[in-house]
Amino acid sequence: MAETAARKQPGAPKEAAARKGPAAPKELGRRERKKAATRKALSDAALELFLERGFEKVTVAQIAEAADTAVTTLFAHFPGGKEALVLGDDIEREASLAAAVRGRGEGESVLDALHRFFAGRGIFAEDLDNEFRKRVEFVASTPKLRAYARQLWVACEESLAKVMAEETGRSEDELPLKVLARYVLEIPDLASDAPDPRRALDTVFEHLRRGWPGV
Amino acid sequence: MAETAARKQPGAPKEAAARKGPAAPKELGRRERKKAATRKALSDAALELFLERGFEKVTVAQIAEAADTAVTTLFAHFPGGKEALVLGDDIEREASLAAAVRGRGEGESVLDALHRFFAGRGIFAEDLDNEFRKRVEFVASTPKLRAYARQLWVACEESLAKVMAEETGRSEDELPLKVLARYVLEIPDLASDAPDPRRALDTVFEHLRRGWPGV
DNA sequence: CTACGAAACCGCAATCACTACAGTTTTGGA
DNA sequence: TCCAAAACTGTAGTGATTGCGGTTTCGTAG
Repeated sequence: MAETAARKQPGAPKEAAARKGPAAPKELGRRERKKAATRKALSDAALELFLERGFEKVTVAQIAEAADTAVTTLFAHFPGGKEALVLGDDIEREASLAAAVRGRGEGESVLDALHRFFAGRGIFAEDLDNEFRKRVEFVASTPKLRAYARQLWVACEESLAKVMAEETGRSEDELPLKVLARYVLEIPDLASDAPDPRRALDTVFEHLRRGWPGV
Repeated sequence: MAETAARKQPGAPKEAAARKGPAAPKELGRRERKKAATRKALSDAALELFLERGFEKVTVAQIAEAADTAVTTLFAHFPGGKEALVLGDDIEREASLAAAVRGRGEGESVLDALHRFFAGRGIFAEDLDNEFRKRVEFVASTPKLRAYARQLWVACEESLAKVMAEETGRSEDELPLKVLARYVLEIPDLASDAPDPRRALDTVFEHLRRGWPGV
C-alpha cells in the first residue's frame, strides 16, 4: 500500500480558516467545501460499489469514475488506497481513545474506561442504524479491510501506552503498558468473529484486569 | 498478495516418496531434488538481494533472474509473494507449537511450555550464528516482512487454542483460550522492537499467567 | 477589481506485483 | 519404450500505485 507517501496531496493549507470575525466553527471556504465534497463523493461511491459487488471486484478506476474524478485525485485524498476509502485515515481514533481514558469517571480505572469506550463502538454497539451496521459487518467480513482496520487501531499503540502511563503515574516506556495497549487495541479484530462480540469484549477485559491489576 | 491462489504449483505429487523398501527418510528422487534446489535458489537469491539493497528495492523479476528461473516459477514456489521468499510458508510453526505444548514436562503449565518455546526461538534465542541473526533483524526492521511474519504466527491461532483446550481439559471453543492464543502469538511481533526482547518475553508471560490462571 | 501563488485536479506514462494461459521439457514409472 | 503428471517457461494481461507536467480554481494582497 502507501509506502513512500510523499506526493502532491490535499492537506491543510498554509493558514486557512478562522478569519471571519470572532469564532467560526464551520466556516469553510468554497475551496474547503469542494475538497470535502470530492472526498465524500469518493468514499460514498466506493462504499456503494463495494457493498454491491464486493471489495475485490471493484477497481480504483471504477470508483474514481463513479465519483467523477481522476484516479490520481483518489490517491491524493486516500493515500491508503482502496481500504482507506471505507475506513478513512482516522486520526479520530487516537483522540477519542485518549479522551475516553483521560475523561473517565471518578474511581473508574483505566481499563474500565477502555471497556466502556469499546462497548459503545462499532461491532460492540447495539443501537446502530442499519446503514452503519451493514458497513461494520462488511468490514469484518472482508479480510483486507479487517486487516486495515486492525492496523488503524494498533497504530494507536504508542499513544495509548503513553496516556495510560500518565494516568497511572508510571514511566511512559514501561513495557507492561505497551503490551497492554497492544492487547487492548487487538480486541476489535479479535472479537470480530465471536458469536457474541459483546460477551467477548467483557470476557477479554475480565482477563486483562486480572493480568494487569492497578490499571 | 496471493488472494485467489489456485494455480499450477509444485506441490505434493499423487503418491510420491515411500516406495524404496521400508523406511526412506530422505530418499528423494531426482525430481524432488531438483524442485528443492530451485526453491532454495530462489530464496537464497532473494535473501542476498534483499540484504544488499533492501526489501523494497528488489523486484521479483530480479530475484527470478538471479535464481535463473522464470517469474512464474517463483510464484509457483512461493504463492505468498516476495515476503514468503524470506519467511517460507512455514507449516512447521503450527506443528512445533503444538509439540511444545503437548510434550511439556511433568508439572509444567501450558503457558510455561509456550514461554520456553519462544525463549529459544528467533529474536529471543541467544545462540545464533550471525547469518541467522542478521536475517531475524532484517525481518524485524522491514515492515512488510514483520507484518507477514506476524500473520504466520497468528494463523496458528485456531490450532493453538485447540491444543490448549485439549491439554487443559476445556471446551475447544472457549473464548478465553482463543484470546489467550492470539495474545501469545502476538508476542514475537510485540517484542520485536523492545530493547531487550528476552526481558519483554518474560514480562509478557508474567502478566498472561496472572490473567489466565490455570493455563 | 485584478493579478499572483498555492491548492486541488487531471491525464498519461511507467513500474511492479501477481495471474492466466498455452506450450515445453523432464521424470517416474507402467 | 511410451505416457501422464510435474515442473518450468515466455507472453500477455489486470490492477494498484506513483511520477510528472500541465490546467483550473480559489483566496487574497494590492
